[in-house]
Amino acid sequence: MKEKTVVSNSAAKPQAKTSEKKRQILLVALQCFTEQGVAGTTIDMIREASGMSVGSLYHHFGNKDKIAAAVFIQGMREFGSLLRRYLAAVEAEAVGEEKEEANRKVELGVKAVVYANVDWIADNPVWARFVFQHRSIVAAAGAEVKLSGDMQRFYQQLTSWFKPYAKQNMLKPLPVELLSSLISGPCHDYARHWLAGRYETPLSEYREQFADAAWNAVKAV
Amino acid sequence: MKEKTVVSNSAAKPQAKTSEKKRQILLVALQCFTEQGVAGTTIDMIREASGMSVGSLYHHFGNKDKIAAAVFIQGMREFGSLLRRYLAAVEAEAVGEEKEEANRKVELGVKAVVYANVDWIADNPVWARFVFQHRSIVAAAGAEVKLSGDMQRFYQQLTSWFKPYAKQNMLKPLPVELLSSLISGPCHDYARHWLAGRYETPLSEYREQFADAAWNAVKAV
DNA sequence: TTATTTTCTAGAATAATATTCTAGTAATTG
DNA sequence: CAATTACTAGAATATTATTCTAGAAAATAA
Repeated sequence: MKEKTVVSNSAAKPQAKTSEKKRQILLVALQCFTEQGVAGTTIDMIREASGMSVGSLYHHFGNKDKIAAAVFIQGMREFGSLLRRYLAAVEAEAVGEEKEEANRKVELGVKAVVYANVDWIADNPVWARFVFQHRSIVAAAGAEVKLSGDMQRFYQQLTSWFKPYAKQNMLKPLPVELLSSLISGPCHDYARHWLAGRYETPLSEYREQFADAAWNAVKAV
Repeated sequence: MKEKTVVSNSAAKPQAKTSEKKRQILLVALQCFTEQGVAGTTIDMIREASGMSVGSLYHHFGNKDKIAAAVFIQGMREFGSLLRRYLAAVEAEAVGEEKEEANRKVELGVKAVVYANVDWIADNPVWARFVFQHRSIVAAAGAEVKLSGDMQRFYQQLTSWFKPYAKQNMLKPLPVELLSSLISGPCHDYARHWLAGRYETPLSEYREQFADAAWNAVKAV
């Protein structure tokens, strides 16, 4: 049902059509993976659901595991962008330089991390479920390099946000990895169970509890 | 290299030989899955490594996913048995009935859960890695019924241990699922990263920190 | 513009793997 | 001891992933 002649879109971004198509394929694949599991979905299902050909799929992604890895990476990117927005909002809000102000700011930062997690998971349960369950597929697909670039930047942003506060002893004197697990661990643990249908009460219901617990766990005594 | 004639073992448990053989297969499968990933290991690899025939594998397990599910279940069983031992030890140790004594006991109980996790993961990293990464395969294999029996008993034991203390307001007035995530979440989060090689410092190094954090997160104020 | 190169699409052909099936052997039970 | 049930084996089959060849579309150079 397309027009016979398509107006030139040379003014638009080059490859925009292709990249949009790839994004579409990833969404379709996510759907299949969610419904049938990664092992249970065949290339043919993705081909049919996406309206592509086998050749195109392999041209764009390489193999099935790499499709799954691409889905994972896409999901993490989307979460990362939300997290950055939440942290930037904290940054923008508080402007003072006094000790009290700074203290309030770390707390907001820690809680922003929790809120970003809770909100993204609650709003994107399908992505979240996939991301939680399939991190290991990235390594299996050999897509680590591509991921680690994103991830390293991601973690670096996070840690660099908190480092100054840690230095001023506004956080417990613990390694950043440990702080990170204390902040996100409980929320992630609950999210896994909830997304798998093992817990009834929605994650978002405990938004404040997770934020408070996180701050309580890492604030300096 | 087996003896030509095997002495009768009719006095031993029936099917003991079979069940031991199945356990062996699961160990071999775990090894393969760890080295190649579940998707990357073929039935033939398991057949070869275990010295069985394809027919036997299918006879015992049904299909590949069910082998993986059985590995998962076996891992959880072994962890569960350790956790029970740790909780029983707390139970045995403190005998008094006074308020102080009881208070101390909850704390030991909460910490015992963390210790059981840290110790089992540290001592069984291969099992632990598999268990963390492949819970979802159980559902995919349709082995949920078998698992949920074990798991339900498992969670019930846990919650029934804590319920009396929660009633006496010695724990924060939160749902048990939430308490559970607050206790185990940070430790599990760190363990995932460590087992995947993303963190250097061994989980066990932070044993006390995780235990303290857990108690701090759930003790009544 | 037209020529040339690159990227993408298609689907048939092939290869790898999972699963089933048939037949036979050991173990258990009545 | 006979009958039944549990197990083993590996060839035959079915499913599915992946490769390959050829052509269409898009981008780029002339």
